[in-house]
Amino acid sequence: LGVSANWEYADTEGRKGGYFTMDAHMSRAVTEVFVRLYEQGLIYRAKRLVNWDPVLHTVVSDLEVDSEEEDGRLWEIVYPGEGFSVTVATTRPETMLGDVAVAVNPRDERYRTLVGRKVELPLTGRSIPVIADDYVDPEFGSGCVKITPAHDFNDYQVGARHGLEPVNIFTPDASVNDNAPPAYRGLERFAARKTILADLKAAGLLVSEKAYKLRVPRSGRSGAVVEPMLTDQWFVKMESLARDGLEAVASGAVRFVPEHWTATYNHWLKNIIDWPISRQLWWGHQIPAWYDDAGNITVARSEDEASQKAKGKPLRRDPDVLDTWFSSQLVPFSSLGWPEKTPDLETFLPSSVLVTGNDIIFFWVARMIMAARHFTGQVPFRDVYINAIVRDAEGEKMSKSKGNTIDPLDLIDGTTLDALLAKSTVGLMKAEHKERIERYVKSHYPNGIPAFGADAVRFTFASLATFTITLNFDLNRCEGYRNFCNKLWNATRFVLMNAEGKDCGQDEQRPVELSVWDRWIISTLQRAEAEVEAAFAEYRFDNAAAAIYRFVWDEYCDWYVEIAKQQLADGNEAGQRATRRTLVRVLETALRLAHPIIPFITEELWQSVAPLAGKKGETIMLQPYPKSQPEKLDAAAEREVALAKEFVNATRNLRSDMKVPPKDRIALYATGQPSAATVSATVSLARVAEFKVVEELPQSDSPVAVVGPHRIMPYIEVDPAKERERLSKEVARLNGEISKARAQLGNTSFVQRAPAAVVQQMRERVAGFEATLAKVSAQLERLRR
RNA sequence: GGGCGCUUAGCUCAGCGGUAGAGCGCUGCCCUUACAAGGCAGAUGUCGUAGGUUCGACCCCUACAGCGCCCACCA
Repeated sequence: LGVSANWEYADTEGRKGGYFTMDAHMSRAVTEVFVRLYEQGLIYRAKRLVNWDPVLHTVVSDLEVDSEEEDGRLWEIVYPGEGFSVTVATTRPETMLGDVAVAVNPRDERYRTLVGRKVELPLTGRSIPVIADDYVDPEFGSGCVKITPAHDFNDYQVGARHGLEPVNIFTPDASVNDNAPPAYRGLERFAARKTILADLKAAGLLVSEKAYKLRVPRSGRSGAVVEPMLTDQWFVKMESLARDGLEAVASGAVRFVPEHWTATYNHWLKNIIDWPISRQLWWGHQIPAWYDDAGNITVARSEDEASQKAKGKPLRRDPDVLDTWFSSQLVPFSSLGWPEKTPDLETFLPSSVLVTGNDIIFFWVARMIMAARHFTGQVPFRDVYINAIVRDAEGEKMSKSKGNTIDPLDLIDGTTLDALLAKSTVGLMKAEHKERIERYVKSHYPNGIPAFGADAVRFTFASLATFTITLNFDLNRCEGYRNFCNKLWNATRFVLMNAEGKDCGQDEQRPVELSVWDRWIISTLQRAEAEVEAAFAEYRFDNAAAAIYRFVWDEYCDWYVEIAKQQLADGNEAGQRATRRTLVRVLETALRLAHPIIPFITEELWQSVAPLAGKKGETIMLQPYPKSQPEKLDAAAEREVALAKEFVNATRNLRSDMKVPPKDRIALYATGQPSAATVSATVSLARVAEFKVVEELPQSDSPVAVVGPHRIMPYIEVDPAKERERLSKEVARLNGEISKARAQLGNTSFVQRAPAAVVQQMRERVAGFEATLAKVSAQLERLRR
């Protein structure tokens, strides 16, 4: 796609800012950060309830857990007491083995007398108390909740409030452990569930079972259902860091683009909890903490340092590694040499912009901001540009299992249906998806994908880069922008054909006579440059692309090149020189203007065009970016050309309406004093053989159109009836516009309250329509006679 | 339950208080030596629904409907 990286920095040895996560210099920064945070009291080790992945045998953070709604069941179980019993509801009956209480709401009259009494925990022989806690919603179910502090986050809180010791009933595999009755030990949790339900049923304690939708937390890595478990882990205390992170954005030091992502960022940081950073994996940065036999903790930068601190006591290093995001959050400065004060750090921190997706605002963006502020006192970057998520043509999220992903390389190089089918169904986790995927691919890419080229793909995504959250990918737009790239290519071919080996006006000594059209395209170029600059400044790549597209195609190709053909054919020497100079200079500038979005083609073309425009340089990449020069704006030329274009359009319009074959040249009468630019443009672009300026249009049935102060009449034989019909339609249209505008002006509140300029504009509008109507009506009258 | 966003031409998307736009698709005429992946001309929209504010609303406000995403502890 033409990503322009500084490849010198690809050196992963770390001297130049490139990095691989496990490089020595990166590891050193990670250790340094860990030690400092520990010394500052911002890293601590504690036994807490965490999200446990029983497949990978590691803790994962909240962000690594995905909760999806799934079909589950809700069971009601009776816990008998003496002279009473309570019914609790649960989606996870196996956890009852770890229950330590039954909770009711303190204001719930039904159970007030039971609080403090005991119930028997079925199947275990244990008895547990009935407690009162506000957490319980008396409206839900029976209003009684079983409390399992070791395997439920809410219950953990409740248990803590009531001084109840959690009972952990699972091994790291999530099989039942020895804290449970022998009958269940060693059973995997879902097997245990089955057995327990059967036993409860046998004991008559199972009241009901019904289908129930619930959100199941799954580990993002393994897909395993996460088990809340009490384990010893390392945590980062987030409160102060988060406060600082909020401040960085609130103060404007870091800016989200589009701005609405700020709300997402703020919401997370305001509700942040401490971050468990240790992972029970064997690949990653090892935690720089050591334990002596008594379990005392020593945190140090190295084994030697630890040994010194521990005064030679035998030490064992913590086998855990750090969450991958722990090192990633340091990248903005660790990759630049931190903790040393390097020139790179000085130069590139903060960087100007981070371009990323909204899915890692929490994982990465927020943490980079907090870490950079904490350790360098700086923000890591000033702007965070969040791009849209690209979805498939049906608006579905792209995913391998759906087979609706698009490989950018297939758009660039093209591919066949067979290749696409093979690619999207290879290595499928679920074979049954194959048929569906094949159907999808066949319906959307019956002929595979044509090759669009890297530039067209890049231009397409720029054009689609609006401030929306998602965008549906459409192959057709790719096609349109590929056509634009071709247009640019072909226009350049034309210019080269006419300019190479010829005098392109680079010698300032020789006379150059700029026509109105030359001055107009130069002026229009200034406007395009300003538009593009403004668009880039606000990250509106779609607007930048559109401005370039319109200038190149709609103005330069459609009008200027066409006019230039005539100027080259008919002009005097100074005029031809001016035309070539303008053709070449404007094109050269347009190529530079388009280069960031169309890198390859513009480079290729620029190599040939630049010398003709007197530009020297090895590559377009190192040329200055075009900047609008207001002194080259030419309002007079713009006005004149605007009228000339209208003239041409009106003439073409009449030709088309009258079904004049394109190759027929016609005679055209015009009133008023059309400018030379108008006459020449009309002659060449509307294929007029004879352009006659007259006081009054000839008495004829030929069609008439009104262009500003002019009336024009191509000399065409027409069927008067058809022409009457055409003119009547025009009269009706004008009358409609006039009555709409008059109604506005007849409204006294409008005239009194609307800005004077708007009212004035409306008056001119009416006057314009009326003048046109008068002329058109006159012709219609004539035809009726 | 909270938050964010979206709803404009057949499709993908701009626009935004003062005459509805682009690309693709569609219709007609053209192989006019830069380009048929092109040229010229053209058709197509009660701008999600209902209220409100305003001289004026696609645009601002409110409610509703539909769609999407994020966050959240309801057993």
